[in-house]
Amino acid sequence: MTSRAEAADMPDDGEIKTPDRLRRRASRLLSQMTAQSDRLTNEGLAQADARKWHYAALASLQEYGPGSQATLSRRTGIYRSDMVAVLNELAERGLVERAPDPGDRRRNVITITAQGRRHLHCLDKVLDDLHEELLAPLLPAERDQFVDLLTRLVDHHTQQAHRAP
Amino acid sequence: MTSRAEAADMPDDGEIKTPDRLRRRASRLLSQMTAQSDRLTNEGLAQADARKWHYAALASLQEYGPGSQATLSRRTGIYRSDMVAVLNELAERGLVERAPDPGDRRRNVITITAQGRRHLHCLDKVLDDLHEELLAPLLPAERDQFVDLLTRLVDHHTQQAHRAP
DNA sequence: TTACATCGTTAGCGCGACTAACGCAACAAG
DNA sequence: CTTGTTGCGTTAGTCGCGCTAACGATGTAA
Repeated sequence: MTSRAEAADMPDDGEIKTPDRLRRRASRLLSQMTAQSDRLTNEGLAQADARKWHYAALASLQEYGPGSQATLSRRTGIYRSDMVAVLNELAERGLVERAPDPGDRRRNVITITAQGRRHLHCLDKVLDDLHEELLAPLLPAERDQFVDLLTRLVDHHTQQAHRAP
Repeated sequence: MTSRAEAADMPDDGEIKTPDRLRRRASRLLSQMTAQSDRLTNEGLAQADARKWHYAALASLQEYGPGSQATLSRRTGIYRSDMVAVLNELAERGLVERAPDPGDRRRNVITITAQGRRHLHCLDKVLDDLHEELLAPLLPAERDQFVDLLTRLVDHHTQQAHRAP
């Protein structure tokens, strides 16, 4: 019989007693934080007529150079099947060029255009602001460490996943 | 004033300003990490015939006592509309009891059963293991700090969100 | 009474992660 | 040359989560 809090009528959260295994679970915290992060990101990118995937594709093109759709897919983590639509949208806007690879007729070679680079630069600014807003409550040193810890976690788990198949 | 690269027209960046900005963005890292976390969590909970929402509902019931569906909804962050199905599934399994509130005929009072408490205890063990697996690459001190930083971030943003409407 | 707020419930949208399956092209082995 | 395997682009569809809209029934306040 847990007879501590009756709360039969109006519990109405005012002060929480911190028994807290709901609030300190990494999985839950990550979900909540990512929900917020995604919301902000989508909001910001929507004002630039873009989505997260657009940014990932463009950035990977600029950093690692042109490549086939499958290559882009591996670089960004976007699935091959979803890449199609992303590149359609980017090509429609003239941010990217899709040309058949003469050396391998199965492939398309995707290249970022000048307009694409301009757009990417704009998106970068948006995301920089968002990054700051996201980590606002942390001190500069803490932000770095947070990013560092997260990077190590992600690296570890993606390595792990890549070793499985 | 950021006087590094002006980039009024052509944002050159050969190797001056091109770290992996794809890999160090908090939003992207969070997405990837949460994807992995969610995958593991769902996998683990599936083996106990449960989902994340089931755990959240049960844990909140045990920690804060019985309450109406709307109360549970506010405590867990699960939407009222989704709570229905969650409680249906929990009630089907006999983990929870749903009874009309005699004091307010709009409400249902949700109570966790003995079996529900047992099940919750089991889920807790599963999630503890997962928590450890998730943070495996970090040292104990780092894990604490990671959770701490995350908690502060989440708190800040949920406060922010609660002040908006 | 009128007006508004809250509750449980149903239905549906959008998005991100993921699978299945197709047809085509490349390539290596027999 | 055929045959099997592998990789490619594409289409379609699944599933879960977060979220909105609307309903009828009930409670509360003007």
